[in-house]
Amino acid sequence: MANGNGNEKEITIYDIAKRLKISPATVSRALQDHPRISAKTKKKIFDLADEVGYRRNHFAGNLRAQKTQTIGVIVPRLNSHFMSSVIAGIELTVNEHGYSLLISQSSESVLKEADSAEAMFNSRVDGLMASLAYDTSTLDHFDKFFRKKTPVIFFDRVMPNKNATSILIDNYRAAYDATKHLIEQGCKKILHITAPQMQNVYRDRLAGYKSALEEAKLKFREDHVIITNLSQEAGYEQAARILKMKSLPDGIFVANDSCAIGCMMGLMEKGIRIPEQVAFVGFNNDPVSTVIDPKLTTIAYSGFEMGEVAGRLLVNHLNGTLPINNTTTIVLRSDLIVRQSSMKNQG
Amino acid sequence: MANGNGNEKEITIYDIAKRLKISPATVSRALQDHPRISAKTKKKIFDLADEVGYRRNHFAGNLRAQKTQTIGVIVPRLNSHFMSSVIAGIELTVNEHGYSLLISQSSESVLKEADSAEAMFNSRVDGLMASLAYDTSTLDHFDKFFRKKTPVIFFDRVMPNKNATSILIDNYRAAYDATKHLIEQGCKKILHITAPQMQNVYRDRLAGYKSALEEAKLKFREDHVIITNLSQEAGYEQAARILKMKSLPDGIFVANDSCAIGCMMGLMEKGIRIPEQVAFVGFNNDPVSTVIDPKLTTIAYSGFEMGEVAGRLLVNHLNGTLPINNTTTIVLRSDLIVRQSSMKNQG
DNA sequence: TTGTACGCGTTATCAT
DNA sequence: ATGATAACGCGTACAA
Repeated sequence: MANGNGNEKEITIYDIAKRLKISPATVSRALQDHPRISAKTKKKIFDLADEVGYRRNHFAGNLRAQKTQTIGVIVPRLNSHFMSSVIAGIELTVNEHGYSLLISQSSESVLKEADSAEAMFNSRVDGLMASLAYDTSTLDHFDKFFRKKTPVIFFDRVMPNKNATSILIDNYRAAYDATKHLIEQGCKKILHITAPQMQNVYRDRLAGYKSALEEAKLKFREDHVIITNLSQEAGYEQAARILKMKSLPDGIFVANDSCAIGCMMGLMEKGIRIPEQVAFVGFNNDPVSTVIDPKLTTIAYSGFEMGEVAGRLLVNHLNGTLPINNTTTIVLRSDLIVRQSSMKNQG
Repeated sequence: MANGNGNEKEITIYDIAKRLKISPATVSRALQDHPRISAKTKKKIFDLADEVGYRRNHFAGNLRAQKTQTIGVIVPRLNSHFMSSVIAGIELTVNEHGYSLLISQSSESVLKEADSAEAMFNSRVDGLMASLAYDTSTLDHFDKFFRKKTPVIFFDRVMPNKNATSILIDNYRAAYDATKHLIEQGCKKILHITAPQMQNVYRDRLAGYKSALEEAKLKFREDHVIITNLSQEAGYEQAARILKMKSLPDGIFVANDSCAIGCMMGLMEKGIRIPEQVAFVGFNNDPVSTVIDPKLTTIAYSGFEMGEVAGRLLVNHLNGTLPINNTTTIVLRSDLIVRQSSMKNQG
C-alpha cells in the first residue's frame, strides 16, 4: 500500500489549460515568460499555477530539450578542506545558472575514476569537471566526452591535452619558493616528501624543488625524495624512516599539509625540535596547519576561487559564450605563508 | 557553431529495432532482461546495443515511471569531517541501489534550508535526508514532502515528529559521560560551550552535562554555559572571555572539537596549561583532535555508519520494503575517547 | 496573440 | 515470444 509514491496528483500544464479553457501551448509559453503572450493571460496563468501548486517537470523538459542541466564533478576525495572548498565554489557558481551537481570520488584510483566518468556519461551530464587520481596516466576514459563535444574542465590535477581547459596553479614556482625559503633559513639537507610522479602537480613541485636546490648549489639527491600517498599516517610512518638516516635532514618540503603534520608529529614524539633541528614547509594551507604547534609554513591557494573559475568557464561553454574547442590553461595565484615551523632564526 | 551540444546522434531503442527489424517493445524488454524474450533475440539485441554504443535515456524512463532515482541531501555544512563521512556513507549505500545524490548545504540557516527543500521538491527527488540548521525550529518547510508521502529521514540534528524516521546518537548519555569524566579528573568548575538550544543535539548535551553535575552535587550555573556558533574562531574568542573570569574554570566540555581546539589554542597562547589548569573534552572525534597538543578527549561516533544506516533505510522505504508511515527513531552508539587534554592525573 | 499537433525515448497494456 | 500503441509532460514549428 504505502510505498514511496505520492498520493496527490501532479498538476501539469494540461490541467491549467483545461481549467482556463486555453491551450497547453499558451500555458507553456506564459510560464516561460514568452513575449508574445498578453499580460493578462500570463497573470491568469501564473495565478492559477501558484494556486494549484504547479511545478515544472524537469524530466519532460530535459527529454524535450536533450539537456540535463546537470554537471558532473569527479574528485580524488571529498573529505579534504581544499576539495570541499572547490566544490563549494563550483556549486555556488553553477547553481546561479540553473545547473545541479552530480558529485563522485575516485578515491585516488584511475579505475574508479573511469567508472565514475562512465556513469556520468550515461547520466548525460551537460558538462564535466575532474581532478585526476594519483595513478591516472591517460585521459582515454574521457574520450567519450571529447568525441561528443561535451565540455570538460580539469582542475588542479590536470594533464596536457587539446580537448579540455585546465585550471591550476604554478606548482613549479610554488615549490621553488617553498624550497628557497628553507634554504634561506639555512637548511642544507632538504628532503622532499611527495606523491607518485604521475600527476603534474607532483612533478612540477619536484622540479621546483630541484631548481631551488641547484640555484643554491645544493646537490640534488634521489634518495632525498620520498614517495608516499601523502596521508597523515604516511607522514607519521616516514618520520620513523627519517630518524633512521645516518644524518638527519634540517629541512623538509612536503607536498601537502596533512602529510607534513603527520611527519612533524612523528618527529616531535621522538624529541626532535621543530624548526630548530628540522624545518618544515607544507602545501595547501589546510586549517590544521594552524592547529599544529609549531604552526606550519605552507603554500596557500584558494580552492573556492578555483571552483568559481571552473564553474564560470563551464557555464560559458554551455551557454555557447565560449566555443567548446577554445581550450586553454588558466593559472591561478598561490602564496607562501610563513609560520613558525620553518623559522630557524627566531624559533 | 560549436556549442555544448554533441554531434554524434544518440542511439535509441528505435534505431536498434529498425536495424534488427523487430519492434522497439522487444528491444526494451530485452534490455531489461525480461523473461519472455528468447535468448537469441536478447543476444542479438545486446550485441548491437554494445556495438552502436546505446545508452538508456534516464529522462525518458523517469518521465514514464514518474520517478527520478534521485535522493536529496541537505546538511548544515559540507566541510566538516563528520558530514563528509556521513555523505560518503550515504553515497555508497544508495549508489548500490541505483540512486544518485543531490546535495546542498543550508549554511546553518533555516531560510536556506527551506530554499533547498523547495528546490529538491521541485526536482522531484524520490526521497530526502536532512540534518537541521542551528535555527530550525519547525519542520513546516518539509510539509510538502510529508503530504506527498515522499519519504524523509532526519539524521544527527533531528526533531521529534510523526512523519519521518530520525537517526541519531544518545547525546544526553554522551554528554553525561564526558562531564562525568571531567569530574572524575577532579574538576569542580566545569563550563559548557555549545550552540543555540534549538537543536536536540545541543539541548540533550546540555541536559547530560547538568545531570552529571547534579549527580556529583556540583551546582549548575547558567553563566557556566556559553552559547556560540561552535566554530574554531568562536572558541578562540571565548578563550579571551574565559580569561577575564574572576576564577578560571578547571574543566570545559565543548559541544564540538573544532571549537574546543580554538578555545584551547586561545588559552595556551596566554600561558594556561592544559590539562593541569583547565581540562578539555570535545565532541565528534574530528581528525584535528589528535593534531592538537595535548590531544583532545572527545566523543566518537561514526558519520559513515550514520550515512549507511540512513541510506539503507531510505532505500527500503523506496523499495516498498519498509512502509512509509512506519517511522521510528534509531539510536547509534557513541564512545568517549580519553586523551591527554583531560587527564589531570598524569598530565 | 493563441491553438494544433508532433516529437523527445521509454515502458506497460493489450493484442497476436 | 513478439508487435502495435498509448502515455508520461513539455516545448515548438506551423497554422490561424
